Amino acid sequence: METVSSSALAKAAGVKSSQLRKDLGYFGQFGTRGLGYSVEELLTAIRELLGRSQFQPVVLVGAGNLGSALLRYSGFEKEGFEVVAAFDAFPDSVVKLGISTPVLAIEEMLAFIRTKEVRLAILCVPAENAQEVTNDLVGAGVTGILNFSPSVLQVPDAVTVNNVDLAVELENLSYFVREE
Amino acid sequence: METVSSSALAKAAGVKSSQLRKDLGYFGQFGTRGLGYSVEELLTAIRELLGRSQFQPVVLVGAGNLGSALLRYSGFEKEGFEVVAAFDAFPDSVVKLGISTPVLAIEEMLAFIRTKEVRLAILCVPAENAQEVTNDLVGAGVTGILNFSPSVLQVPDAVTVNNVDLAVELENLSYFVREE
DNA sequence: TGGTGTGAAGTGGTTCACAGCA
DNA sequence: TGCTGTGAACCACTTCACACCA
Repeated sequence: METVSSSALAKAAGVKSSQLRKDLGYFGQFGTRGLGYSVEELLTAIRELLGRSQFQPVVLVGAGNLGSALLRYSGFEKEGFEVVAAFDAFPDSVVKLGISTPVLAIEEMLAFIRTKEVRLAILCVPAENAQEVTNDLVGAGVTGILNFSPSVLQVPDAVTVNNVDLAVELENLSYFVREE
Repeated sequence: METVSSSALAKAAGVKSSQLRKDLGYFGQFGTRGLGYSVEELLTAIRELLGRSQFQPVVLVGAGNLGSALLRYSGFEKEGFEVVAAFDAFPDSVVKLGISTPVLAIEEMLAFIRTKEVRLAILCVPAENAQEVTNDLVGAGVTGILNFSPSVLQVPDAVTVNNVDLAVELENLSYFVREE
């Protein structure tokens, strides 16, 4: 299988083929008319686009319930990300079973991030500490935050925040489920 | 604090006040001109709207890496959801440490969901089994699925799927981080 | 002929701006 | 006077439709 059509890709992704072609169009011309997209070329182009040519180190902050749960989840690795360290206010009380990532004291965070030049952070601290920790992360040089805490973070324009609120996701579903 | 203005709420939620007013407007008139919204009334109205007047039972399917991680996370409970059971193809090999939810064999799922009239499911099975399990869930009466598996699920119109793909979230960030 | 690339049309959601009411 | 409720204007994204090329 050398090439793939926009409609095949679109079907797999759950979108319309025109959508897919237009989206790719914003970044360049990757396909051949009448043929489709070269799987190989498209793959490297997208990898390049996403800045995923090489591994991205990630830190996780807040190894409480959700945080340590995510540390046990190895799904990030296979997508090219590596959680290089976790930080917690009370690293000694974190249950390390099944966790291979080092869990360090929050005081070591700034130096670690600066030294390793980490740009991505996964934030799992309680809402009341979220902004404070965010400020520290940004100060250390983090420019992308995956925020699992239920709070609206204030960050400079140069920093991107993606929010994942599991309770909100369930509430959302709950709305559609409520009517018989 | 009896009342709250749309702009205060909007600030807290990270949206514009006009947005918030319009959104509420789709469901009715909850505020008083010149005063704002009664905190008490708005709260009950929203609870009603979300179908959260009473507890919602939820099942979790696939207690592998991510699934068992979520079982240890107790964040759902406090938002009015209760994970009443988890199902896995190999329930005996699931590490139960820190998990109070019963982990049952997948064969028991259909009967359980029908008996308990569960409407919401959290799906954490591998992508290759996702569609098959989804069919079973829908057949059993589930109408809302929180899908953590990286796959596009085919479901009837009456069923709502919310997708949460942690790798995609990180990739998304990765794009914005890549440029200095 | 088949499938991309892309202007143009369509659609839905956001923001404005202000009338109207406590 | 202050703040909601809401039509109208605006904007961004989606879909269509077809020219163009391997």
